[in-house]
Amino acid sequence: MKPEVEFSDCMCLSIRKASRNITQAYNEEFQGIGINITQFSVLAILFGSGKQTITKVAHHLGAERTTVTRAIAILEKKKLINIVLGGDKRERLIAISKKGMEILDLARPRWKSAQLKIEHLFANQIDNLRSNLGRLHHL
Amino acid sequence: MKPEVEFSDCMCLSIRKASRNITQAYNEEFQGIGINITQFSVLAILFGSGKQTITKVAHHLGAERTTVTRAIAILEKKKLINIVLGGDKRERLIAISKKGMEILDLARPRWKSAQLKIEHLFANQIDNLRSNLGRLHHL
DNA sequence: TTATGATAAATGTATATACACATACTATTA
DNA sequence: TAATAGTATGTGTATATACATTTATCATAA
Repeated sequence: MKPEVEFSDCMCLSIRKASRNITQAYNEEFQGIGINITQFSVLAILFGSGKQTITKVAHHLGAERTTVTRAIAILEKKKLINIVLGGDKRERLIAISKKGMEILDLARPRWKSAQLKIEHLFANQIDNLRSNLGRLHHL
Repeated sequence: MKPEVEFSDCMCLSIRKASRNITQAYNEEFQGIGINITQFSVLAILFGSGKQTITKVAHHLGAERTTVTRAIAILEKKKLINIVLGGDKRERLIAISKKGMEILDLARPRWKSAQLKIEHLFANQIDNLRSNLGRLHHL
């Protein structure tokens, strides 16, 4: 007899698989640009919300602060951001660099293309998907 | 003027954030058990589908083969699986061990608890969520 | 002003993920 | 049978993620 509990449709597995797939789909669009979707998202936030601390970037992304620290290090190595010290010497203020702006401009239509593919795939269900995901953002 | 493209509701970011949140929710349920949701999923597949190659486990999970290779190494270190060579000497056949079965039994109700929390959160929308995620499994 | 608590960030460690490449073995074909 | 193509796996490298711990700085209270 099968065990009482049915593992075959684990929501966690399902979402993680979806996350991997969609991440790869976006990253394929970024081929040859020199950044990936993670880096794009940080640059987009810096562009949209201006110079800010790592902690604030993390809040914008809804991601762990130390995860963002590592992402910032990569962007710094690629010279896509500038880092300056603020009046509060604990803080490091992150700003998108000139080169970062150029790459962001290159990447924007790629992002839009990937985004549209998903939106077209879901057609009139896209708001429903957004709603479902939104509910998972506050676990 | 704002750029033409609106980044604020990137589907990729949204799904990845959901994935992180739900993964943490499941892992919290597994506190003190000695495995996480990733390891649980591999053990559950080995239990459900029996001894098999790493490649087949990867197919079952819908995950990258080399990712599963690293997961298997962790399970081996924890002695939750047994690895034997098959007739085809390229293959390594992975089976859940006695200790693995014991941990799996301990973990099952924890998984079920996490799963139910998600299902209750979505109530009658859960099939809708499954449907949405299913569509993302074939990108 | 000094002791204490709060905050910003980095680092160590473990794991997850992807991709390129290498290796060993099997199957097929010339 | 020997050459070649295909398959199963491992490894190197880079990045993503989480959590614990540490360090530096700031704010506040004694």
